[in-house]
Amino acid sequence: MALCDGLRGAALAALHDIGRRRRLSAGQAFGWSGDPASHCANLVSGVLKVSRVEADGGVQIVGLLYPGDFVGMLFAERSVDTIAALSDADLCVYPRVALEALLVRHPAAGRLLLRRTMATLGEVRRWMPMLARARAEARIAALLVDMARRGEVARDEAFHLPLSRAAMAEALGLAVETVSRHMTAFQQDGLIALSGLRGVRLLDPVRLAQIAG
Amino acid sequence: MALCDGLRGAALAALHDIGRRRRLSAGQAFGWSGDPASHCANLVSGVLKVSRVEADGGVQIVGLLYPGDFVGMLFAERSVDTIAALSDADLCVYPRVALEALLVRHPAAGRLLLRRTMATLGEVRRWMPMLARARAEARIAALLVDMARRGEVARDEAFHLPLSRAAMAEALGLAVETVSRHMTAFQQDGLIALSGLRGVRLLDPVRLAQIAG
DNA sequence: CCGCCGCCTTGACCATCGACAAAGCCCGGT
DNA sequence: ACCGGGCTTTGTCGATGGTCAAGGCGGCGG
Repeated sequence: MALCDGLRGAALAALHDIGRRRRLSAGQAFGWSGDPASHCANLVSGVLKVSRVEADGGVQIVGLLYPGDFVGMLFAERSVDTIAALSDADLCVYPRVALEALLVRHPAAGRLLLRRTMATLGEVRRWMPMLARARAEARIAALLVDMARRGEVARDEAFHLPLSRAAMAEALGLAVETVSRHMTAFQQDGLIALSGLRGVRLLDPVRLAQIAG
Repeated sequence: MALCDGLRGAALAALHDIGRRRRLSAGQAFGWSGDPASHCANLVSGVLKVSRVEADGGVQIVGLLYPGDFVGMLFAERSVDTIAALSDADLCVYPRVALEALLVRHPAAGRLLLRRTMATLGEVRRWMPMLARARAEARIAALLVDMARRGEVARDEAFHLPLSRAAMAEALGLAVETVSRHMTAFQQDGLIALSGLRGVRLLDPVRLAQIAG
């Protein structure tokens, strides 16, 4: 989508030439930290997580990818990130070197990718104040609002959380227990309704957004 | 440097055509959050900070720019970040629209910028685990090591901190007092030597890197 | 339908860090 | 050399969130 949508004619055809469809099932990895970064991809459906493992063994999720997002890093010989599917997912996979070569022949593809990468950089920076300064309550509220937005959930509609409590904790830099406690508190305060382990509905998105800051 | 170094011939000439030299003195802003994002630049000398102001009034530094770094965001009508000089700085300033147009005529410039933006994204993500999970001690050690590295400081050489204690706190998501306390502790433990308010020397960079994790 | 495993919740305790307050020091201007 | 303002340091206290520990529950497979 990201690449495909914005391109026409020869560039699009060339992209299809080097691309290959791949389906990931929930939990399956697309690439591991330290592997040669041989492939990039375009996420067609599903949700992926991009995470880094620290020296102390802790895991930090540094990005969540939704349909249309670009997967992987260009111009890097080795991958620093581990990428895995949070739900079943469909990808268009491209050999990294072939994609880099394509950018030379089809500059429009390069500009599109530059535009998206700039946007991604802005998104990541949007999370930095959250992770660095915000209280647990605000981080969790922000994540809920963000997941609803990026999952294109209609207002007041229940949706399926792509992240387990443990994954939410990894994304927000919190302990699992802290996430659980605040989720329970949100429910008791009538801000959200939980159904089963993964189902959630934002009862008061406005107030949640306020709490998120 | 970033752009200039990697380009040749016509592209380089075109870049010089639309560029203009500008000098910022320490503390001076290059652009404010909310302003129309009319200009980008290439940092020639000095250090800049990229920061965001939160709803609660708190400030988070989301990036530090060193010579050679690209300044600003392409494809955004309005700037979300406030950019200011931490030291006297020299820039090559380009009108944003003209630079975007140049990328169409000179694809090599676009690829170079894409490569650097990808690298920047990786750098920013490298800080996320730090900000989200690491203790104050580790964050400060990491910042010291990083400043020495990016400032191209020779091993065991004293250097001038580009950041005040307050700016360090803003970059790390800590209170000024916490930064001060740990800096003092590092000094007492023989890890660093402080001279004046801004002078510092890393006496045990290896151990500092270990503390950083 | 039942049982089990893994995820989630809840509780108690404690370390770390932020807030507030006050004192000290560096540095530039006079 | 003196002085003043701002930055920095130091102290105290309380709250937030991590850790450890135990218990509950949902969902899947048999």
